[in-house]
Amino acid sequence: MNPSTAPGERPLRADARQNIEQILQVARTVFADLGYKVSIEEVARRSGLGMGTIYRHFPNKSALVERIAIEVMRESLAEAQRAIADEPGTWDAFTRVMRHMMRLRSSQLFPVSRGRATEPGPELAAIRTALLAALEDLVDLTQKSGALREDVNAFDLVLMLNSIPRRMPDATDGAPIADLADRHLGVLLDGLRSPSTEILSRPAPGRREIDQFFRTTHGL
Amino acid sequence: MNPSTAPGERPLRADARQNIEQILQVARTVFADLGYKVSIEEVARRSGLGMGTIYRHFPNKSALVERIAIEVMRESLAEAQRAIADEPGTWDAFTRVMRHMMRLRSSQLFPVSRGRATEPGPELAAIRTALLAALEDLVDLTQKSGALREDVNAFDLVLMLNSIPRRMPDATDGAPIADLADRHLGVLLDGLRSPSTEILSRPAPGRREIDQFFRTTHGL
Amino acid sequence: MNPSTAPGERPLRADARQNIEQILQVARTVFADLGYKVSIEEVARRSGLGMGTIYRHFPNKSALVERIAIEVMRESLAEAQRAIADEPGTWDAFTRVMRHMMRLRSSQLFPVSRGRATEPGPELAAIRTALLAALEDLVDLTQKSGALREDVNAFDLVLMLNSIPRRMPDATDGAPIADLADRHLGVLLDGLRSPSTEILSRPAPGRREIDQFFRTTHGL
Amino acid sequence: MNPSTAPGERPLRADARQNIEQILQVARTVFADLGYKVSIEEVARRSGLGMGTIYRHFPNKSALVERIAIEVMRESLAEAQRAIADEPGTWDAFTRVMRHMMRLRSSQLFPVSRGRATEPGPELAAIRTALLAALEDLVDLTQKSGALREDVNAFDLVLMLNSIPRRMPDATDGAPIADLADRHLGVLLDGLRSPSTEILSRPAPGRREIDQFFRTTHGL
DNA sequence: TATGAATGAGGTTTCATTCAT
DNA sequence: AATGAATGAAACCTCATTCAT
Repeated sequence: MNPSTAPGERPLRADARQNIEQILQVARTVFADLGYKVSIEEVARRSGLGMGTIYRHFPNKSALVERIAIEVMRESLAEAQRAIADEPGTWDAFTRVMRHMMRLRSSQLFPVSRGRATEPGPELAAIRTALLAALEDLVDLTQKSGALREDVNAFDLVLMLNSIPRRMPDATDGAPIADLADRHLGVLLDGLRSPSTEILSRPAPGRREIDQFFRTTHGL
Repeated sequence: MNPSTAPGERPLRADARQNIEQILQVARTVFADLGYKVSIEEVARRSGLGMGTIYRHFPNKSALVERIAIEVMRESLAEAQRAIADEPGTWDAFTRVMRHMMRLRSSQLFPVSRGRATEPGPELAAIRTALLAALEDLVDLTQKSGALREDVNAFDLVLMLNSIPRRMPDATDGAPIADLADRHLGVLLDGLRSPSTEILSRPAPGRREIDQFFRTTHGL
Repeated sequence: MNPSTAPGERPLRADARQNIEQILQVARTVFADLGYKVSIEEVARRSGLGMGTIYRHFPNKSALVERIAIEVMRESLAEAQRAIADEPGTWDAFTRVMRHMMRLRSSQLFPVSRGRATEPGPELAAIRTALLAALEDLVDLTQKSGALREDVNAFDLVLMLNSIPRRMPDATDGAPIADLADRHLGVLLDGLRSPSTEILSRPAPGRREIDQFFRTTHGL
Repeated sequence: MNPSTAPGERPLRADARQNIEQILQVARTVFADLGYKVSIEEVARRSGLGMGTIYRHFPNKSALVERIAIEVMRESLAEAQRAIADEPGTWDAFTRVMRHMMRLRSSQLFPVSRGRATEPGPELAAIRTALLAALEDLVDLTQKSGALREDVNAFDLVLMLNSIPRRMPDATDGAPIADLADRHLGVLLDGLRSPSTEILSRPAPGRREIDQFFRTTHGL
């Protein structure tokens, strides 16, 4: 499942590890650019490898997507913790995390794959929980300092960040339009800053709703 | 292309027109609920019709999606024009249009399908141009009145509205989480309202960029 | 699941029913000749149909194999019941059933497919139970009349019949050797007839063993 | 072809010979337990060796299976010769050989693999001929003594022995049902013993048929 | 020599689209 | 005009075989 860190197994050959890195790198880009529905064969082609190599390292497509999601979430978690440590409660810390997660852009919420694929592992659940907790801290601190509107929570942030299009839809061959995601995030951030005017139509999702959500969806 | 209004063709039989209405109705709902990747067979089943009937009226899946997009854009255009006429320049007019378009929620930007599918027709381009023009009017008026931040344009609005998830991703069978789109829109609206704080990282997309965008993307 | 008898659904089109018959016919032959591992595409080719047609009528390969197994078991059950009615307890009735089942030759024990395939339905379990019960009757009657050795039961018969090679292994292109199954069965029948000499090394399998067996295996 | 005895080649290193023994040992067991469709990787894993090592010693999977078949036939031949020498013509000698071959159970008739695989070598044909000849002797002697029915020949024996299931079909993970092969053989032996009652429907296969058979099939 | 990573043909299954009824 | 059966390209995944380390 975790080809690079599985304990108690002999280390991978150098070229194999490189290939895994290559696969993750390419897949991260290609999933971000074209959506996670691109075929494994396409990922293989862009990696300069055969499909079989990908399947050697990841038991199925879901596992590959999952691994990427875990990586991205790890990086996001680290940045969130750094930001909280560096400048707790400031709006700058908040925007820094948001911009960082936005820039990772290499992951996206993705459906739990039904059917043959193996069930997602505990690693994903663990990092998700940890990331949500760190974001909750960030939200709390920023709200306590009065910079962030009161009626949002960490889950809102995740959903909103995820909703920012990371690419123009399907701009496969035509050169993609210059990236507009930063504009989008700028507006969102202004919307999140205190004081707020709009009354949000319903409360932020609670634990139960979040849990249900993650029964069918994974990722960042 | 437009089976119900093409000039110079004999009028459709009553039941045929009814079938078209039924198909559009069902497809609009089902695409909104499940994404436009649901199979035509599913649309047919929910319509109580045969797949062949759908293909009789729409040459391919893209054409059906396109027709829905056109309908939604028509309705959006009408509402935008009404709002401008009723209460020109007010923030209320602006949010009213935004909420209306958000609520239509039955369409989404969708990629130009490559391969066999027929190219999108001129009707789509026409209504798109008209809608963008009306939204540009709305933006101008609202900006002139000082209610809307200065650094956004109509195209921004379309992208942002489209980015609000219309459903939780692929929560096909599990009961979908209660709808969070209105919260999302609330935050966005606060972000759009004057005065703004965030400096947007780049200017709003111009005519050229917009045109390029619509070379690979359709819809609302 | 059962395309030909599902109640409450509109009857199939004539050509579709014919195709289903054709598929079952061909598949029965081809599975008997080449084993149930032949590809669906091969079955399709020999049926003069596309693969998709097979998948329209049978949700997956297992379902097709299962249906054939059910058909064969139905025919076997009918013959067993006829034989018991016609000449109860006689050796002739016994051999008649054995020869009939042998001649059906179109089915074989096949593993429960793991993975994506749908679980086998209750119809299979039902017919299997019924067939085993009828064979148990046949065995009892024939043993009571003194013609059949005492130390075997219906499950033994099923296993032994199944073990008779229905074809020379993989005689795909080379003309298959003339059929030797009847010789084989003849020897087996002499071995089953009373009086017996060999002491069988263990008792016949009991209900528990049989049940366990059918947790991983299906068919005749 | 025969990596351990090919003349004119330098003798194998001790560890290489050990590896070959290990591979054959494991493969024999694993093919008997799970069928010869288990992957080479599985055989390698259970041998504690790499796949490459297997391929170093056996050019392809067929060659490995073939080697096992040769070994089993050698052992069977030896036992047949011993039995003939020890107690010529007796029913005990006959059953002893049958039980021995049954117990070897580690091989089975297997199809000639088409495609890339190398053609089977002359060694297989040679041992097959020798084994058939020895069994023919055994049959003749036992028939002359009146213990064995007259209408069977050595080839019949091979086919019948091979048809006894060596395992419950594909009971890969579920604990296999207790072994029923001995029961099966007991019944067969009673069927082979004189006097016989059933008239076999056709004569035993002759040289020509046997030869044709072995054009598509190998093994025991 | 031994290893196990890489390859890619082949199998199952889905679904947009065509076409006989 | 309506139906839904048939088609086949394309996706996922397995595993025999090759080959770099």
